[in-house]
Amino acid sequence: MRLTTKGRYAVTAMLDLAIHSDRGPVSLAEISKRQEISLSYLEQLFSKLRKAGLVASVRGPGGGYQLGRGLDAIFVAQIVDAVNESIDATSCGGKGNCQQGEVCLTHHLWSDLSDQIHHFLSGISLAKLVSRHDVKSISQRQEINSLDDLDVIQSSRLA
Amino acid sequence: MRLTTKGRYAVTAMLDLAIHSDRGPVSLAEISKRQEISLSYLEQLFSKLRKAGLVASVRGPGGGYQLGRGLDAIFVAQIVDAVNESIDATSCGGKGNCQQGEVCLTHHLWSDLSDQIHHFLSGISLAKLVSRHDVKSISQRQEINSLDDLDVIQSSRLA
DNA sequence: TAATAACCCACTATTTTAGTCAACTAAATA
DNA sequence: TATTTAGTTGACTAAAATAGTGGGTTATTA
Repeated sequence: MRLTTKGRYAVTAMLDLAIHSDRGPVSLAEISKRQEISLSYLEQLFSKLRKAGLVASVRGPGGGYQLGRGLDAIFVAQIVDAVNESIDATSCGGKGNCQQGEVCLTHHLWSDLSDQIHHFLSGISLAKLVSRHDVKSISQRQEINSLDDLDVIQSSRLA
Repeated sequence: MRLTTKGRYAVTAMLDLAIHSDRGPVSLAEISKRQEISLSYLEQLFSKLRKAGLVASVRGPGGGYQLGRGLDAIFVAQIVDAVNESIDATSCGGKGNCQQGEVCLTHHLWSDLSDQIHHFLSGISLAKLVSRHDVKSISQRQEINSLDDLDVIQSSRLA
């Protein structure tokens, strides 16, 4: 599980797509303008997102991209994974040169941690992000400042 | 919140330090050998960890590094933050060229998400990692599937 | 004082991220 | 059918982050 600006770009673009997908396919040119991400870089990202089945493409005039499935079936972890090729298995994989098993243990520990983060991000759907988008635009009127406030609002909405 | 191999190196090294700190200071040379991380790279990382107060150094023969505070007062998020200089505030910070406020909204959404991940990693202490080292991965037995489950488990452990 | 290990700095190599450019294919419409 | 739109692909480049080198200095202890 890697978490860099690349993943942020992808999540942002997917979110933009989700928000604007009510009126047919969304072209990368639109997303590029709105989110200020270079068109060619978006092409690279969406090529991977498409291969992962997260988006579907429509060619020709009026074409663009659509979500590959429902808002509530696309999760942040999937988006991040799609653009970040999976992390390499690291050093001691099958070499067996671990001293007293310690190297392998710490390695496993990290991968456990990585799994936990993955689990966590697997619990956040695009739908949840979009609904938070709504909440946020409301919050600007209501003067909500802390994350805790947001959580309260969000969980009450999801319930 | 960035999450790359750099942070993994730091967490792994801190964990190695934690495990071996019962017999006085641990030298970077030892950690370098055990974890197969270059000594000079470790020096760079520990320079930052020291400035963050996560470790304390002892110079001279027999010297090395010790944990800056108790196992249960050092959290993964702190380690990752210490070595990854904080993410830049990104594009639309004060430029005001956001169209209908949308660009800023997605930016805020991402930073919220980033906060959530941060919050999550703030709940995992070195003590927890070390005990997991002993117990060999508790999560695999508990079958954690949803975010809610994770939250419940985590908060009950902290209580 | 000699050995040890942290500390510090400038430098290099590699990889990843981000972006550019150009040619091509498929679909829609005039 | 010709043209336009927009995805598709690949090769290439620039910049940044990651990872590692090398050489020195300072503090401490034996």
